[in-house]
Formats: sequence, C-alpha cells, structure tokens
Amino acid sequence: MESMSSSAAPTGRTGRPPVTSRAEILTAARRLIDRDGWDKLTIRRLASELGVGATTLYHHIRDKEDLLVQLLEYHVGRLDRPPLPDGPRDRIVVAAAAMHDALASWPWAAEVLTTDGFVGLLDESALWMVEGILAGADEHGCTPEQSVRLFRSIWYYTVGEILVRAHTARRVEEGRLPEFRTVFDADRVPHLAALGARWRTLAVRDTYPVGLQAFVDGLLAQADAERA
Amino acid sequence: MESMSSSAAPTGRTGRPPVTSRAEILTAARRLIDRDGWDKLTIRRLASELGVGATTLYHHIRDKEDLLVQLLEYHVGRLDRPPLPDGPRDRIVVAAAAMHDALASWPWAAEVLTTDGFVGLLDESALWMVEGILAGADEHGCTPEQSVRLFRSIWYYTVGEILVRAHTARRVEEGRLPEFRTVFDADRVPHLAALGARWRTLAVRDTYPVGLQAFVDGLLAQADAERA
DNA sequence: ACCTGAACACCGTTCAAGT
DNA sequence: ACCTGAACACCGTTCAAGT
Repeated sequence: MESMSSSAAPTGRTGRPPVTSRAEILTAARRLIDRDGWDKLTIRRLASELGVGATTLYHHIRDKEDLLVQLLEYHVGRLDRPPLPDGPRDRIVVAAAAMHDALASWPWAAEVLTTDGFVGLLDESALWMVEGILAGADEHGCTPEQSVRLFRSIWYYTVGEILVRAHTARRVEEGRLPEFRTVFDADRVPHLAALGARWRTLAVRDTYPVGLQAFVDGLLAQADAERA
Repeated sequence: MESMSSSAAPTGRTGRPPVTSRAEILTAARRLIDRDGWDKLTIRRLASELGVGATTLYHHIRDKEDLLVQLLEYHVGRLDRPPLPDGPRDRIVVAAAAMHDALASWPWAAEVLTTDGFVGLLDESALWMVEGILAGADEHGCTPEQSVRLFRSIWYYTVGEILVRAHTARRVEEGRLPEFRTVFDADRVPHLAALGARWRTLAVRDTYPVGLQAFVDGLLAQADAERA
C-alpha cells in the first residue's frame, strides 16, 4: 500500500501534501458567515478565505449542500447540554426550547433544516434534544405514533419560527423591509382593519416560548383524548 | 402632457409600444414553474419564455423578489373562498387549513412566505383567511394581543410544515433524499433507538390537520387561562 | 494523493444606445 | 415609453493536467 519514492513526507503517505483539512474548512466557513453574512458563503469565497483554489474544496466536500450539513453538525455537536426537568411536560418544553435556541443561532441553515428526516443526518451528540422530547412524550403516556407526531409538530413550528424571524431580521439589517400596510378595508377585513398599526408592534414580540407551551399542552391533551 | 409626433399609435400614447405586460409575465412565470420546476424560474429564462430580452422585464418588475410577491398575490387572489363554520374554534381551524392548502400549492414561494409582515403585502382578496382566524379568536374572547399571537403561532407552524414538506418532496422526485439512519445508540438515545425504522414510516404521514387542531385548542385554552 | 487554472453553463442587474 | 445587447460581477461544478 505504501510508496517510498516521495521525499520529506513526515507521515508514511505518498503524494502531494494537503493544504487544508475538513476542520479548517468548517472553521473558515463559520468565520466567513459571522463576518460577512450567510449569503456570502460561497465555494469561491470560502476557498479564497482559506487561500486555496476553489476546486480544491471538492476534495474535502461532496458539494455545497454537504458543506452545509457538515457545518451544522459540527457546531451543534459542540453545544453544551442543559439539565432537563423531571416532569415529562416540562422536559418536552425545555428540550424543544433548547433545540430552537441552538438552531436559531444558525438560521442560515434553512436548506438543511427544511429536509424532512434531517434528524437522521445528525450525530448522537446533537440528538439529546430529540430524545428529550420523545422521552417526555413517552413518559406522559403517548404511543410511539403520538410521540413522533408530537415531535414533528413541534419541529414544524420551530423551523417556521426560525426561518421567518431570521429572514425578517436579515431584511431589517439590510434596511429593505417592505413597508407594512396599516390601513385595511374595514368592510372586507374588519378585525385586521381594527388592529391597524398595532399589528406591527405586536408582531415583533418573541412569542416562541409561550406558543410552544400552548402547543405542547394541546398536543398532550389531544393524545390523552385519543387514547380515552 | 401628450405628444403628437409618433405615427400609427392606436392609443393616445407616445413612444415604442410594449411587447409584454404584467399579466403576461405572471402567466408565463407560472407556466414555467409548472412545467420546469420552481428553481428554473430565472429572469433570463422567463424572458426567453416570453420571447423578449432579459432586461425588458425590469420595466415591469422592480427585481426578482418583486416578481415573486406579485406572483403569489396574483394567484392567491384568484382562489375561491370556502364557507367558514359558525363556531369560533372551528372557524380558526378551517381558515388556517385553507391558508395552508393555498400556500402549499406554491411552496416555491419560500422567499416570500418567510417575510414577517408578509401579510401586509397582500391584497384584501387574499386576506379573508387571516381575517377568519382573527375573527374566530376575537369571538372566542381573545384580546387583540392574544389574537395576533394566535395567528402568528399558527403561521409559523404552517410555514414550517410547508417548507419542510415541499423541500422533502422536491428531493424525493430528484431522487437525492439522503438515506435515513435507522440505527441509533440505545445507551445515549434509547427512545430514538427503539423507534428505529418506524420513524421513517411515521414521518411521511400528513399530520398537519391534526396538529393544527391541537395547537388551536392549546392556544385558546392558554388565552382563557391568562384572562382568568 | 492532492492541488490547480481553465472552462462550462449559468445567474441578477445596470446602463448607454436605439426606436 | 419602451426595448435591447453588451457588460459587470458574480455563481457551482467538471476536467485534464500538474506536482
């Protein structure tokens, strides 16, 4: 397997030595996103950030999507794990909120997040949140079907919130948020018209946690009723 | 204001006659999406679909995003409106489901859907679903704050479901859905491991409507408790 | 074994010139 | 008033050639 023709190779390997590595690429990608923004992460820019040719990256990643998945997994994996409460209902809420907060830090991962079965791509180290939700549902008395449905429902709510708010935040900092209508036809949409400009004030509030609690309670009650 | 130098102009206008129009552009865009897929909608392709120069389109639309907003509004506006039930709770559920179904037909509108305040971009003809939800919440006894929060929560859930499932569906038909893990470490994630291959079977089910009902009930109960 | 530049097949958008 | 081609500043990815 090994060759002995090459000179000055520290390891027992043959051929041209690597100029970069997976870890280096992922760190540079993160640095680039944090500094220049998510939309600036391109293969070409990432390569020049590393000082290598663009095509070199294709020896370390399959394609751009593979880079995204690796990036998310790499960083979710180094998150520290908060203690989960004892009660099953609260365990679900805390685990889901932790999942939300973890992903909300990397809202750029939309392409990855919106893959059904995304969970199957992750390492065990990033799956304790999923496990926490499933364990809580099970302990509450849910069937496996109900537990999976509960998880998926919460997942949709969480992904939706992250994507909408991330997108909005980006537009705000780019200063190109479309001006919001405050006047509506009171004959056709009376409630909307009555709210008027208050909508805007109310819409910027962070209602994820309180909505999550309502959802978990609703889902658990529904599961109970189904089994009764 | 008017000029009289140009010849053979049917209308009283001056200058070169238009080769296309807003309506023609929107119809062509829809045709292109339906035929070739969402990701094939580019300014250049759309122009050649119409048989005009790419730069011509910039006289009818501001930029690509403007095209998307107009496209969504144009098609949501021609949806027919189902009757809403009398009870406030059921009204919310039916209106939200109608909103979901309408948007799920154009899941490509992700860029538009994930703009907070997206509602403010729409015409009254497309807002009866929003109005239906707000009216139901109000009639149930919700405060304006609670009604807006209820709507936003449902909106996040709905958008998340649409985006995840649309993305998954696209990958399936492109035949590049990542293979799903079915084996997990039973010591670290016992519930996930116990589910194993069943997850995949359960995850393809359409659980949007049943999840919606649980969410609405949870949100209304929460609102009641807050006011008690 | 790994790296590279050239090339391919695209994008959205601007702008000066034409009708 | 409206249309146009050329041009600008980019993309992701492939491939043959180099070390």
